[in-house]
Amino acid sequence: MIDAGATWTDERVELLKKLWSDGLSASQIAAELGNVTRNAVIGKVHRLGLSGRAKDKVAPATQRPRKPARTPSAPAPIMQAERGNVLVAPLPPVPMVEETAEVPAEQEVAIPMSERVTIMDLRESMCRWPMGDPTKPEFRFCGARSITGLPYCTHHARIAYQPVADRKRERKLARA
DNA sequence: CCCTGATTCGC
DNA sequence: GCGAATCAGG
Repeated sequence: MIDAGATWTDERVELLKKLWSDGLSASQIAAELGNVTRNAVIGKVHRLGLSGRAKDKVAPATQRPRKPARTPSAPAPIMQAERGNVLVAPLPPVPMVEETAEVPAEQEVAIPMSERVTIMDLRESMCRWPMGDPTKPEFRFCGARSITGLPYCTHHARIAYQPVADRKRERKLARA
């Protein structure tokens, strides 16, 4: 196995930059990339020096009293076995075309590595994008973090909702 | 409770 | 350099 994506390769960094400038949240980006947490994404974003893409709010002057950092009271035993696994994304040439008026339709820009959960593990906030044959026991759902109010993660939502690319997160707008 | 980015600091 | 833990805020 070369690398399941646990490191910041050029491709991943570029995708990170793209998604970040696209206005996606850190957790969403993390979900798209796979194998990383939103913290990792945020940390990387800061290190890359591209934080605060446009607007920056949050405590104007709330001084951080510097906490005792972490509390090592707990030996921090296990660090979670593993998530779903390593399934490298095919990653085709993908010239990264600008989407003008025509919708690529079947075009999938980046194949994220999802958690791929069974119906049993599927939670409310998980992407319900079906993967595989529903009649087979191997059937899974994407399982990535879904957009609040929608049944899919950002990646699959783009595919599911082609028209009017007012892609932005409509949280309560999802209700009638 | 859900989420957001920001920061610190052990590794 | 990396990212978990923690924070402050919406």
